[in-house]
Amino acid sequence: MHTHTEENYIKAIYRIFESTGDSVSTTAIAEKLQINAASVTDMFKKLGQQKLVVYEKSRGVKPTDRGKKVALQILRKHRLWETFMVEKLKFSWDEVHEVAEQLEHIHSEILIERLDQLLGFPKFDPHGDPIPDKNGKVPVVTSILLSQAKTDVWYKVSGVEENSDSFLKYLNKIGLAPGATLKVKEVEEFDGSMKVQLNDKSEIVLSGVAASNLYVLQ
Amino acid sequence: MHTHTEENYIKAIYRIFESTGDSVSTTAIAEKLQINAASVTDMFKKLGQQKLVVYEKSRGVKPTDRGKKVALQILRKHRLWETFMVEKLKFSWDEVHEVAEQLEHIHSEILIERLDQLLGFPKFDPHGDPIPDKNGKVPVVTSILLSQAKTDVWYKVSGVEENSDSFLKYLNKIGLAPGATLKVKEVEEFDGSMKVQLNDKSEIVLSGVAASNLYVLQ
DNA sequence: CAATATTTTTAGGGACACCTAATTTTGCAT
DNA sequence: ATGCAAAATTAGGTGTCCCTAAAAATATTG
Repeated sequence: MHTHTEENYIKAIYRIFESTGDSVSTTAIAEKLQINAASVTDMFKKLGQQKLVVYEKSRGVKPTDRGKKVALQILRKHRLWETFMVEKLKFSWDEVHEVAEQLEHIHSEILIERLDQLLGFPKFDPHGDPIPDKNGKVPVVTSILLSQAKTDVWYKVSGVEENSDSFLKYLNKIGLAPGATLKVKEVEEFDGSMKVQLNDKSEIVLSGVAASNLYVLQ
Repeated sequence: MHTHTEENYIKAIYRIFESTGDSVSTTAIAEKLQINAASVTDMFKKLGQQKLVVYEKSRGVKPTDRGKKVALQILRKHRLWETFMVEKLKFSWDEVHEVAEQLEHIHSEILIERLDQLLGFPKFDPHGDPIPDKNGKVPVVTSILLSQAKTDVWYKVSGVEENSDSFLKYLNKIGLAPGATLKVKEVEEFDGSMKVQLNDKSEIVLSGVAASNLYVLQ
Protein backbone atom coordinates (compact mmCIF):
# COMPACT_ATOMS: atom_id res chain seq x y z
CA MET A 1 0.00 0.00 0.00
CA HIS A 2 1.28 3.45 -0.84
CA THR A 3 1.05 6.70 1.13
CA HIS A 4 -1.27 9.50 0.02
CA THR A 5 1.78 11.45 -1.06
CA GLU A 6 3.21 8.65 -3.17
CA GLU A 7 -0.18 8.19 -4.76
CA ASN A 8 -0.38 11.86 -5.65
CA TYR A 9 3.06 11.73 -7.23
CA ILE A 10 2.43 8.64 -9.33
CA LYS A 11 -0.90 10.01 -10.48
CA ALA A 12 0.68 13.32 -11.53
CA ILE A 13 3.56 11.51 -13.26
CA TYR A 14 1.18 9.22 -15.10
CA ARG A 15 -1.00 12.06 -16.34
CA ILE A 16 1.89 14.12 -17.62
CA PHE A 17 3.50 11.07 -19.20
CA GLU A 18 0.23 10.19 -20.95
CA SER A 19 -0.11 13.62 -22.51
CA THR A 20 3.53 14.11 -23.54
CA GLY A 21 4.67 10.50 -24.02
CA ASP A 22 8.05 11.57 -22.69
CA SER A 23 10.07 11.51 -19.47
CA VAL A 24 8.52 13.61 -16.72
CA SER A 25 10.79 16.31 -15.23
CA THR A 26 11.12 17.36 -11.61
CA THR A 27 9.93 20.88 -12.45
CA ALA A 28 6.79 19.59 -14.16
CA ILE A 29 5.82 17.67 -11.02
CA ALA A 30 6.94 20.46 -8.70
CA GLU A 31 4.66 22.82 -10.59
CA LYS A 32 1.71 20.43 -10.68
CA LEU A 33 1.89 19.51 -7.00
CA GLN A 34 2.97 22.99 -5.88
CA ILE A 35 6.10 21.84 -4.11
CA ASN A 36 9.82 22.45 -4.34
CA ALA A 37 11.84 20.71 -7.07
CA ALA A 38 14.32 19.39 -4.50
CA SER A 39 11.50 17.53 -2.76
CA VAL A 40 10.50 15.99 -6.06
CA THR A 41 14.00 14.62 -6.57
CA ASP A 42 13.73 12.85 -3.21
CA MET A 43 10.44 11.28 -4.18
CA PHE A 44 11.65 10.28 -7.65
CA LYS A 45 14.35 8.22 -5.96
CA LYS A 46 11.83 6.64 -3.62
CA LEU A 47 9.37 5.80 -6.38
CA GLY A 48 12.27 4.41 -8.40
CA GLN A 49 13.20 2.05 -5.55
CA GLN A 50 9.57 0.96 -5.40
CA LYS A 51 9.70 0.29 -9.15
CA LEU A 52 6.74 2.54 -9.82
CA VAL A 53 8.94 4.61 -12.15
CA VAL A 54 12.26 4.35 -13.94
CA TYR A 55 14.39 7.20 -12.66
CA GLU A 56 17.40 8.41 -14.61
CA LYS A 57 19.40 10.98 -12.73
CA SER A 58 18.86 14.49 -14.12
CA ARG A 59 16.62 13.12 -16.86
CA GLY A 60 13.32 12.63 -15.07
CA VAL A 61 11.08 9.57 -14.67
CA LYS A 62 8.86 7.33 -16.73
CA PRO A 63 6.15 5.26 -15.08
CA THR A 64 6.68 1.48 -15.18
CA ASP A 65 3.82 -0.87 -16.00
CA ARG A 66 3.33 -1.27 -12.27
CA GLY A 67 3.29 2.50 -11.84
CA LYS A 68 0.73 2.90 -14.60
CA LYS A 69 -1.48 0.29 -13.02
CA VAL A 70 -1.34 2.05 -9.66
CA ALA A 71 -2.07 5.43 -11.28
CA LEU A 72 -5.02 4.03 -13.21
CA GLN A 73 -6.56 2.63 -10.05
CA ILE A 74 -6.29 6.04 -8.39
CA LEU A 75 -7.85 7.72 -11.42
CA ARG A 76 -10.58 5.06 -11.33
CA LYS A 77 -11.35 5.85 -7.72
CA HIS A 78 -11.25 9.60 -8.30
CA ARG A 79 -13.65 9.43 -11.22
CA LEU A 80 -16.04 7.00 -9.57
CA TRP A 81 -16.27 9.22 -6.49
CA GLU A 82 -16.91 12.23 -8.70
CA THR A 83 -19.65 10.34 -10.49
CA PHE A 84 -21.12 9.32 -7.15
CA MET A 85 -21.16 12.89 -5.90
CA VAL A 86 -22.89 14.18 -9.01
CA GLU A 87 -25.29 11.28 -9.56
CA LYS A 88 -26.23 10.43 -6.01
CA LEU A 89 -25.46 13.51 -3.94
CA LYS A 90 -26.61 16.12 -6.45
CA PHE A 91 -23.41 18.09 -6.59
CA SER A 92 -22.75 19.98 -9.78
CA TRP A 93 -19.85 18.72 -11.85
CA ASP A 94 -17.60 21.67 -11.00
CA GLU A 95 -17.82 21.20 -7.21
CA VAL A 96 -16.56 17.67 -6.88
CA HIS A 97 -12.88 17.70 -7.75
CA GLU A 98 -11.39 18.76 -4.41
CA VAL A 99 -13.28 16.22 -2.33
CA ALA A 100 -12.54 13.47 -4.85
CA GLU A 101 -8.85 14.29 -4.34
CA GLN A 102 -9.34 13.11 -0.77
CA LEU A 103 -11.66 10.20 -1.48
CA GLU A 104 -9.36 8.71 -4.12
CA HIS A 105 -6.94 7.73 -1.33
CA ILE A 106 -9.37 5.52 0.59
CA HIS A 107 -7.90 2.04 0.53
CA SER A 108 -10.56 -0.60 -0.07
CA GLU A 109 -10.95 -2.55 -3.26
CA ILE A 110 -14.33 -3.92 -2.36
CA LEU A 111 -15.64 -0.47 -1.49
CA ILE A 112 -14.82 0.82 -4.94
CA GLU A 113 -16.26 -2.24 -6.65
CA ARG A 114 -19.52 -1.82 -4.78
CA LEU A 115 -19.56 1.87 -5.60
CA ASP A 116 -19.01 1.04 -9.27
CA GLN A 117 -21.95 -1.35 -9.06
CA LEU A 118 -24.18 1.22 -7.33
CA LEU A 119 -23.46 3.66 -10.15
CA GLY A 120 -24.18 1.08 -12.86
CA PHE A 121 -20.56 0.68 -14.04
CA PRO A 122 -20.26 4.10 -15.69
CA LYS A 123 -17.71 4.53 -18.49
CA PHE A 124 -17.21 8.28 -18.15
CA ASP A 125 -17.22 10.67 -15.21
CA PRO A 126 -19.15 13.96 -15.03
CA HIS A 127 -16.24 15.78 -16.71
CA GLY A 128 -16.28 13.35 -19.62
CA ASP A 129 -13.10 11.60 -18.50
CA PRO A 130 -12.98 7.83 -19.04
CA ILE A 131 -13.21 5.63 -15.94
CA PRO A 132 -10.69 2.75 -16.01
CA ASP A 133 -12.22 -0.60 -15.07
CA LYS A 134 -10.89 -2.68 -12.19
CA ASN A 135 -8.23 -4.19 -14.47
CA GLY A 136 -7.06 -0.75 -15.53
CA LYS A 137 -8.67 -0.88 -18.96
CA VAL A 138 -9.61 2.62 -20.17
CA PRO A 139 -12.69 3.13 -22.37
CA VAL A 140 -11.74 4.54 -25.79
CA VAL A 141 -12.45 8.21 -26.21
CA THR A 142 -12.97 9.76 -29.62
CA SER A 143 -12.82 13.33 -28.34
CA ILE A 144 -10.62 16.01 -29.84
CA LEU A 145 -9.58 19.37 -28.45
CA LEU A 146 -11.87 22.21 -29.44
CA SER A 147 -8.80 23.98 -30.83
CA GLN A 148 -8.59 21.15 -33.40
CA ALA A 149 -12.26 21.22 -34.32
CA LYS A 150 -13.51 22.03 -37.81
CA THR A 151 -15.59 25.17 -38.32
CA ASP A 152 -19.31 25.00 -38.84
CA VAL A 153 -19.62 21.46 -37.52
CA TRP A 154 -21.68 20.67 -34.43
CA TYR A 155 -19.81 19.14 -31.50
CA LYS A 156 -20.68 18.06 -28.00
CA VAL A 157 -18.52 19.14 -25.05
CA SER A 158 -17.14 15.89 -23.61
CA GLY A 159 -14.51 16.91 -21.09
CA VAL A 160 -11.65 19.13 -20.05
CA GLU A 161 -7.88 18.84 -20.23
CA GLU A 162 -7.15 21.31 -17.43
CA ASN A 163 -9.47 20.80 -14.46
CA SER A 164 -8.60 23.71 -12.21
CA ASP A 165 -11.43 25.09 -10.19
CA SER A 166 -11.26 28.45 -11.94
CA PHE A 167 -11.51 26.91 -15.39
CA LEU A 168 -14.46 24.71 -14.44
CA LYS A 169 -16.27 27.65 -12.86
CA TYR A 170 -15.61 29.71 -15.97
CA LEU A 171 -17.01 27.01 -18.25
CA ASN A 172 -20.08 26.67 -16.13
CA LYS A 173 -20.64 30.40 -16.23
CA ILE A 174 -20.51 30.63 -20.00
CA GLY A 175 -22.63 27.50 -20.44
CA LEU A 176 -20.03 25.00 -21.65
CA ALA A 177 -20.65 22.12 -19.25
CA PRO A 178 -20.12 18.59 -20.64
CA GLY A 179 -23.04 17.73 -22.88
CA ALA A 180 -23.41 21.25 -24.26
CA THR A 181 -23.46 21.45 -28.06
CA LEU A 182 -21.50 24.01 -30.03
CA LYS A 183 -20.15 25.00 -33.42
CA VAL A 184 -16.97 26.93 -34.23
CA LYS A 185 -17.79 29.97 -36.36
CA GLU A 186 -14.45 31.70 -36.74
CA VAL A 187 -10.84 31.20 -35.57
CA GLU A 188 -8.35 34.04 -35.15
CA GLU A 189 -5.08 32.82 -36.55
CA PHE A 190 -2.75 34.95 -34.48
CA ASP A 191 -3.88 33.82 -31.00
CA GLY A 192 -6.19 30.86 -31.60
CA SER A 193 -9.18 32.61 -30.07
CA MET A 194 -12.51 31.67 -31.56
CA LYS A 195 -16.11 32.70 -31.95
CA VAL A 196 -18.36 29.83 -30.95
CA GLN A 197 -22.08 29.37 -31.42
CA LEU A 198 -24.07 27.58 -28.76
CA ASN A 199 -27.20 25.49 -28.90
CA ASP A 200 -29.40 28.46 -28.13
CA LYS A 201 -27.93 30.47 -31.03
CA SER A 202 -25.99 32.78 -28.68
CA GLU A 203 -22.38 33.44 -29.63
CA ILE A 204 -19.43 33.60 -27.30
CA VAL A 205 -15.72 34.26 -27.72
CA LEU A 206 -13.22 31.76 -26.33
CA SER A 207 -9.48 32.31 -25.90
CA GLY A 208 -7.01 29.94 -27.55
CA VAL A 209 -6.05 28.70 -24.10
CA ALA A 210 -9.65 27.81 -23.27
CA ALA A 211 -10.13 26.12 -26.65
CA SER A 212 -7.11 23.89 -26.18
CA ASN A 213 -8.28 22.75 -22.77
CA LEU A 214 -11.74 21.68 -23.83
CA TYR A 215 -12.55 18.30 -25.40
CA VAL A 216 -15.41 17.87 -27.81
CA LEU A 217 -16.79 15.02 -29.89
CA GLN A 218 -18.95 14.98 -32.99
CA MET B 1 -8.53 21.62 10.38
CA HIS B 2 -6.95 18.76 12.31
CA THR B 3 -4.70 15.96 11.12
CA HIS B 4 -5.97 12.39 10.87
CA THR B 5 -3.89 11.54 13.90
CA GLU B 6 -5.27 14.36 16.02
CA GLU B 7 -8.76 13.33 15.01
CA ASN B 8 -8.14 9.75 16.06
CA TYR B 9 -6.85 10.90 19.44
CA ILE B 10 -9.72 13.25 20.19
CA LYS B 11 -12.23 10.62 19.16
CA ALA B 12 -10.64 8.02 21.42
CA ILE B 13 -10.43 10.50 24.30
CA TYR B 14 -14.05 11.51 23.87
CA ARG B 15 -15.31 7.95 23.82
CA ILE B 16 -13.43 6.91 26.92
CA PHE B 17 -14.44 10.09 28.73
CA GLU B 18 -18.10 9.49 27.84
CA SER B 19 -18.11 6.00 29.25
CA THR B 20 -16.14 6.68 32.43
CA GLY B 21 -16.94 10.36 33.02
CA ASP B 22 -13.42 10.78 34.31
CA SER B 23 -10.01 12.03 33.15
CA VAL B 24 -8.54 9.91 30.38
CA SER B 25 -5.10 8.44 31.07
CA THR B 26 -2.17 8.08 28.69
CA THR B 27 -2.24 4.30 29.09
CA ALA B 28 -5.93 4.12 28.19
CA ILE B 29 -5.26 5.94 24.92
CA ALA B 30 -2.01 4.06 24.29
CA GLU B 31 -3.94 0.83 24.61
CA LYS B 32 -6.86 1.94 22.45
CA LEU B 33 -4.70 3.32 19.64
CA GLN B 34 -2.03 0.64 19.98
CA ILE B 35 0.83 3.06 20.45
CA ASN B 36 3.42 3.84 23.08
CA ALA B 37 2.43 5.84 26.17
CA ALA B 38 5.28 8.29 25.61
CA SER B 39 3.81 9.21 22.23
CA VAL B 40 0.48 9.83 23.90
CA THR B 41 2.03 12.31 26.31
CA ASP B 42 3.37 14.29 23.34
CA MET B 43 -0.06 14.40 21.76
CA PHE B 44 -1.81 15.30 25.03
CA LYS B 45 0.36 18.43 25.17
CA LYS B 46 -0.41 19.26 21.56
CA LEU B 47 -4.16 18.78 21.98
CA GLY B 48 -3.97 20.84 25.16
CA GLN B 49 -2.38 23.72 23.27
CA GLN B 50 -5.14 23.46 20.69
CA LYS B 51 -7.69 23.61 23.51
CA LEU B 52 -9.31 20.37 22.46
CA VAL B 53 -8.57 18.95 25.91
CA VAL B 54 -7.56 20.16 29.34
CA TYR B 55 -4.28 18.48 30.13
CA GLU B 56 -3.04 18.23 33.67
CA LYS B 57 0.43 16.81 33.87
CA SER B 58 0.45 13.22 35.11
CA ARG B 59 -3.32 13.33 35.57
CA GLY B 60 -4.59 12.77 32.05
CA VAL B 61 -6.93 14.82 29.89
CA LYS B 62 -10.58 15.82 29.73
CA PRO B 63 -12.10 16.95 26.45
CA THR B 64 -13.16 20.62 26.34
CA ASP B 65 -16.48 21.65 24.79
CA ARG B 66 -14.57 22.34 21.61
CA GLY B 67 -12.96 18.91 21.79
CA LYS B 68 -16.30 17.22 22.32
CA LYS B 69 -17.74 19.04 19.33
CA VAL B 70 -14.86 17.93 17.13
CA ALA B 71 -15.16 14.34 18.38
CA LEU B 72 -18.90 14.29 17.76
CA GLN B 73 -18.45 15.42 14.18
CA ILE B 74 -15.98 12.60 13.58
CA LEU B 75 -18.37 10.09 15.14
CA ARG B 76 -21.12 11.55 12.98
CA LYS B 77 -19.07 11.01 9.85
CA HIS B 78 -18.00 7.52 10.88
CA ARG B 79 -21.54 6.41 11.57
CA LEU B 80 -23.01 7.97 8.46
CA TRP B 81 -20.42 6.27 6.28
CA GLU B 82 -21.14 2.96 7.98
CA THR B 83 -24.84 3.45 7.35
CA PHE B 84 -24.11 4.29 3.71
CA MET B 85 -22.03 1.17 3.24
CA VAL B 86 -24.71 -1.07 4.71
CA GLU B 87 -27.76 0.64 3.21
CA LYS B 88 -26.46 1.55 -0.23
CA LEU B 89 -23.50 -0.70 -0.87
CA LYS B 90 -24.90 -3.86 0.70
CA PHE B 91 -22.10 -4.51 3.12
CA SER B 92 -22.95 -6.41 6.25
CA TRP B 93 -22.70 -4.45 9.49
CA ASP B 94 -19.58 -6.23 10.66
CA GLU B 95 -17.52 -5.41 7.54
CA VAL B 96 -17.75 -1.65 7.56
CA HIS B 97 -15.77 -0.44 10.56
CA GLU B 98 -12.26 -0.43 9.08
CA VAL B 99 -13.19 1.49 5.96
CA ALA B 100 -15.28 3.95 7.97
CA GLU B 101 -12.14 4.61 10.03
CA GLN B 102 -10.65 6.01 6.84
CA LEU B 103 -13.75 7.74 5.51
CA GLU B 104 -14.38 9.60 8.76
CA HIS B 105 -11.33 11.76 8.03
CA ILE B 106 -12.59 13.17 4.73
CA HIS B 107 -12.90 16.90 5.23
CA SER B 108 -16.05 18.28 3.64
CA GLU B 109 -19.06 19.49 5.55
CA ILE B 110 -21.30 19.64 2.53
CA LEU B 111 -20.38 16.10 1.51
CA ILE B 112 -21.52 14.74 4.82
CA GLU B 113 -24.69 16.78 4.81
CA ARG B 114 -25.59 15.47 1.37
CA LEU B 115 -24.79 11.94 2.49
CA ASP B 116 -27.04 12.42 5.51
CA GLN B 117 -29.79 13.56 3.16
CA LEU B 118 -29.26 10.61 0.79
CA LEU B 119 -29.67 8.25 3.73
CA GLY B 120 -32.80 9.99 4.97
CA PHE B 121 -31.25 11.53 8.10
CA PRO B 122 -30.83 8.28 10.02
CA LYS B 123 -30.69 8.46 13.81
CA PHE B 124 -28.77 5.25 14.44
CA ASP B 125 -26.06 3.42 12.55
CA PRO B 126 -26.09 -0.29 11.68
CA HIS B 127 -24.55 -1.12 15.06
CA GLY B 128 -27.30 0.74 16.88
CA ASP B 129 -25.02 3.63 17.81
CA PRO B 130 -26.62 7.07 17.73
CA ILE B 131 -25.61 9.44 14.91
CA PRO B 132 -25.00 13.01 16.14
CA ASP B 133 -26.64 15.68 13.97
CA LYS B 134 -24.65 18.45 12.32
CA ASN B 135 -24.83 20.52 15.51
CA GLY B 136 -23.44 17.65 17.55
CA LYS B 137 -26.76 16.75 19.11
CA VAL B 138 -26.93 13.05 19.93
CA PRO B 139 -30.26 11.22 19.65
CA VAL B 140 -31.44 10.00 23.02
CA VAL B 141 -30.71 6.38 23.50
CA THR B 142 -33.44 4.48 25.17
CA SER B 143 -32.47 2.02 27.82
CA ILE B 144 -32.19 -1.64 27.17
CA LEU B 145 -32.17 -4.56 29.54
CA LEU B 146 -28.74 -5.65 30.60
CA SER B 147 -29.62 -9.08 29.27
CA GLN B 148 -29.71 -7.51 25.79
CA ALA B 149 -26.49 -5.60 26.17
CA LYS B 150 -23.49 -6.18 23.92
CA THR B 151 -20.32 -7.55 25.47
CA ASP B 152 -17.32 -5.33 26.04
CA VAL B 153 -19.27 -2.10 25.69
CA TRP B 154 -19.57 0.31 28.58
CA TYR B 155 -23.09 0.95 29.87
CA LYS B 156 -24.56 3.06 32.61
CA VAL B 157 -27.16 1.60 34.94
CA SER B 158 -30.33 3.63 34.32
CA GLY B 159 -33.07 1.81 36.19
CA VAL B 160 -34.75 -1.43 37.13
CA GLU B 161 -37.70 -3.41 35.82
CA GLU B 162 -38.44 -5.23 39.06
CA ASN B 163 -38.23 -2.82 41.99
CA SER B 164 -38.64 -5.05 44.94
CA ASP B 165 -36.79 -4.01 48.02
CA SER B 166 -34.71 -7.13 48.03
CA PHE B 167 -33.56 -6.54 44.44
CA LEU B 168 -32.60 -2.92 45.07
CA LYS B 169 -30.75 -3.86 48.23
CA TYR B 170 -28.96 -6.56 46.33
CA LEU B 171 -27.98 -4.14 43.57
CA ASN B 172 -26.73 -1.61 46.05
CA LYS B 173 -24.69 -4.20 47.84
CA ILE B 174 -22.87 -5.30 44.71
CA GLY B 175 -22.35 -1.71 43.54
CA LEU B 176 -24.91 -1.49 40.72
CA ALA B 177 -26.86 1.60 41.76
CA PRO B 178 -28.19 3.76 38.90
CA GLY B 179 -25.30 5.75 37.48
CA ALA B 180 -22.83 2.93 37.92
CA THR B 181 -20.90 2.00 34.80
CA LEU B 182 -20.36 -1.56 33.71
CA LYS B 183 -19.32 -3.80 30.88
CA VAL B 184 -20.47 -7.33 30.12
CA LYS B 185 -17.47 -9.60 29.82
CA GLU B 186 -19.03 -13.00 29.27
CA VAL B 187 -22.52 -14.45 29.02
CA GLU B 188 -23.37 -18.07 29.86
CA GLU B 189 -25.62 -19.32 27.16
CA PHE B 190 -27.46 -21.94 29.15
CA ASP B 191 -28.82 -19.73 31.95
CA GLY B 192 -28.13 -16.15 30.85
CA SER B 193 -25.85 -15.47 33.79
CA MET B 194 -23.04 -13.09 33.08
CA LYS B 195 -19.67 -11.89 34.26
CA VAL B 196 -19.72 -8.10 34.51
CA GLN B 197 -16.85 -5.68 34.96
CA LEU B 198 -17.37 -2.54 37.04
CA ASN B 199 -15.80 0.86 36.82
CA ASP B 200 -13.21 -0.04 39.44
CA LYS B 201 -12.13 -3.10 37.45
CA SER B 202 -13.68 -5.54 39.89
CA GLU B 203 -15.69 -8.35 38.35
CA ILE B 204 -19.00 -9.71 39.56
CA VAL B 205 -21.31 -12.47 38.41
CA LEU B 206 -25.00 -11.71 37.81
CA SER B 207 -27.78 -14.22 37.34
CA GLY B 208 -29.90 -14.18 34.21
CA VAL B 209 -32.83 -13.04 36.32
CA ALA B 210 -30.93 -10.05 37.65
CA ALA B 211 -29.70 -9.15 34.14
CA SER B 212 -33.21 -9.08 32.72
CA ASN B 213 -34.47 -6.77 35.43
CA LEU B 214 -31.82 -4.11 35.08
CA TYR B 215 -31.95 -1.31 32.52
CA VAL B 216 -28.76 0.11 31.14
CA LEU B 217 -27.92 2.70 28.53
CA GLN B 218 -24.78 3.39 26.59
C1' DC C 1 31.70 26.37 -28.73
C1' DA C 2 31.91 29.19 -24.93
C1' DA C 3 29.14 31.83 -21.92
C1' DT C 4 24.94 32.04 -19.76
C1' DA C 5 20.58 30.41 -18.23
C1' DT C 6 17.87 26.77 -16.55
C1' DT C 7 17.19 22.50 -14.37
C1' DT C 8 18.48 19.10 -11.20
C1' DT C 9 20.79 17.41 -7.36
C1' DT C 10 23.10 17.58 -2.85
C1' DA C 11 23.57 19.05 1.85
C1' DG C 12 21.59 20.32 5.85
C1' DG C 13 17.37 21.34 8.49
C1' DG C 14 12.40 21.40 10.35
C1' DA C 15 7.67 19.57 11.68
C1' DC C 16 5.12 15.50 12.57
C1' DA C 17 4.20 11.24 14.69
C1' DC C 18 6.18 7.68 16.29
C1' DC C 19 9.90 4.88 19.13
C1' DT C 20 13.10 3.12 23.43
C1' DA C 21 15.33 3.85 27.72
C1' DA C 22 15.79 6.32 31.79
C1' DT C 23 13.73 9.17 35.22
C1' DT C 24 10.07 11.16 37.69
C1' DT C 25 5.47 11.05 39.75
C1' DT C 26 1.61 8.84 41.61
C1' DG C 27 -1.03 5.30 43.93
C1' DC C 28 -1.16 1.35 46.90
C1' DA C 29 -0.22 -1.84 50.54
C1' DT C 30 1.77 -2.98 54.52
C1' DA D 1 4.20 6.68 56.66
C1' DT D 2 7.38 4.35 53.87
C1' DG D 3 8.62 1.37 50.30
C1' DC D 4 7.24 -0.66 45.96
C1' DA D 5 4.78 -1.06 41.64
C1' DA D 6 2.51 1.17 38.06
C1' DA D 7 1.90 5.15 35.29
C1' DA D 8 3.61 9.23 33.23
C1' DT D 9 7.15 12.09 31.61
C1' DT D 10 11.62 13.44 29.66
C1' DA D 11 15.48 12.87 26.66
C1' DG D 12 17.17 11.47 22.60
C1' DG D 13 16.39 9.24 18.16
C1' DT D 14 13.95 7.49 13.52
C1' DG D 15 11.47 7.87 8.94
C1' DT D 16 8.56 10.71 6.03
C1' DC D 17 7.90 14.66 3.46
C1' DC D 18 8.76 18.98 3.07
C1' DC D 19 12.07 23.30 2.92
C1' DT D 20 16.37 26.67 1.49
C1' DA D 21 20.87 27.44 -0.29
C1' DA D 22 24.62 26.00 -2.89
C1' DA D 23 26.73 23.01 -6.27
C1' DA D 24 26.53 20.29 -10.41
C1' DA D 25 24.52 18.93 -14.71
C1' DT D 26 22.14 20.09 -18.81
C1' DA D 27 20.24 23.23 -22.30
C1' DT D 28 20.28 27.48 -24.92
C1' DT D 29 22.10 31.06 -27.56
C1' DG D 30 25.06 34.44 -29.63
